[in-house]
Amino acid sequence: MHLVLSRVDGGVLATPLTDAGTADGEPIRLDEPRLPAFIAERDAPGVRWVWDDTARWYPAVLAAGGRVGRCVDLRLCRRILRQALAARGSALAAAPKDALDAPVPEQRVVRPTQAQLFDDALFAGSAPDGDVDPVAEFRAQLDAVSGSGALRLLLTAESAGALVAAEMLHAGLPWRADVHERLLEETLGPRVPYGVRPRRLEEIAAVVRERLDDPTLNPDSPADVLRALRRVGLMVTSTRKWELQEIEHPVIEPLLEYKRLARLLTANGWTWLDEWVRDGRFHPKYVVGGVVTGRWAADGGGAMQLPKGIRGAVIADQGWKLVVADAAQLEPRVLAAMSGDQAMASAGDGRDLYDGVVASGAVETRQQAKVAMLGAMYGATQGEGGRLVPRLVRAFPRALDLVERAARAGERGEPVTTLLGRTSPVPEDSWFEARKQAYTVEGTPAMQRAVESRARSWGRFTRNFVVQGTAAEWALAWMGSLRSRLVSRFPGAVTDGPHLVFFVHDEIVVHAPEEHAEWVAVQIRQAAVDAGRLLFQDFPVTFPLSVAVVDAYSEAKD
DNA sequence: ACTGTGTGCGCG
DNA sequence: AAAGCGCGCACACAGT
Repeated sequence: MHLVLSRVDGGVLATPLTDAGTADGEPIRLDEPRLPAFIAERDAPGVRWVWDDTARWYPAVLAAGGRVGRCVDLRLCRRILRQALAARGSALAAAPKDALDAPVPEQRVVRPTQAQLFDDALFAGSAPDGDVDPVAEFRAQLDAVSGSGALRLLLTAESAGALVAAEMLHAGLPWRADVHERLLEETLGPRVPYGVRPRRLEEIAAVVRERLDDPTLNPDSPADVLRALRRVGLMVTSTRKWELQEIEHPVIEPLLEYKRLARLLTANGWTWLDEWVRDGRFHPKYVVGGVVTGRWAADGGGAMQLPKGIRGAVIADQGWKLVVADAAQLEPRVLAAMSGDQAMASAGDGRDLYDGVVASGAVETRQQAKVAMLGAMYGATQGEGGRLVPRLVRAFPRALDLVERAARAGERGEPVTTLLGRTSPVPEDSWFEARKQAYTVEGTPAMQRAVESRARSWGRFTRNFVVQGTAAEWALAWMGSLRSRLVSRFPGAVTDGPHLVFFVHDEIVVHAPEEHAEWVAVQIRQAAVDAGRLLFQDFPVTFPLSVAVVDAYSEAKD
């Protein structure tokens, strides 16, 4: 059964519906503070909570030590259905825009910064549910997915992801500020106030200035550095790391070192620590489906870009462990499965997929296999990738055909879909107008070249969309299955038992009591098998994981 | 003093 | 336009 929650003048209304969306008893009226208790009473394996927005309803439940088994996040589902080709003819797809189409109302659960304190008024009085009737919306969504089992699966997975994201925000990633601070002091020097260059950075800046014979050089200014490099006769077009690495000159080494340390300071230095780490936890806010392809994004603290170098500060609590799991070569495996390419799937069966590609004879080295595979999925046309892709075409025609078709559809301006039906956006009107314009009498060869270049660029996007998006679906299924397994064995408050604390596309971290860590490792592996079955049924593809039980995140290296 | 854009780099 | 996708963030710099 479903219980649809809505806010009504000062209270909450819970409307019971059957799985078909018809009434299943009288709506129940309760006072908002009673909600966590009500949810605790009513939550059960067959129950799904339907709400407009997980981020608005669930934190209070978590704060009260509760949790739910399953939910429907109407806002996330709406967004998928608005775009989805498989729901194109539905009433929902054609309905006028309303409050559910708007982005999630801003609601900082994490400590607000000084500036945000003044914004309290913005969300304190935010209108409950706007003009959206969640019961009607839920029914419209049921109708929209009635013809597509895949889409139903996607909505389920997305909603499960919303629960995971809320729980991870609630729990936070264990973060030892003292370890982080020690690392900063060792590499940058003693802590300095914001705006002051730390000692080590100042020393390196002096060396750079001396070797470029420019006493006033500001090493933080790319334009300044570029001018100085040119002045000493270095033919560079930018100050990017990859370009500098190619050059022989005494300034390069200290300059690159400066950039490395400056990056650490600005991205994950003391300011970051002050802003994001509270009571031994880093609380990044995950944005489910925040990337066009369906991948998650993170808002604040750059959680998805957590540098390898500071993962040593992620340390399990006393008596607890981190279980770190990473799916190996996820995207090529997903591509093999979704295209039904048996040869590519068997290249990855029980081993490193790139090694398997070498064993197939398509290329000579693992590095070549990797470059070629990435080239195929990203649309490389030049360099080593571009040269090697044709060899993959011969070895794995089905897989390569799938990405090639996706690219050609994109070049024509058509949408493409992931395995479960998440549908890519189409280019803006100006894209089509420019194309039309270029091929009229007014069109010049330069216009045509520009239009074709844009078309190829969009084709690279759609080519990658189908693979990246389907891999994101696998990851959702993986996490969703793992979460179910954790909930059923540890039904209490999230942080009382093993719980997810971190996620990056193909990698998860679970914080678990020591005595349960091995059990968790097994569950993670089984969840990966579940995910493969859910998406690809019996197709013989495997998703090997590297799983490590460690004290510090940095100890887990595949 | 604020806002928008470009640059550069971290992650997958 | 780093060959080749998807992001977020901080800073410099320019425009207002």
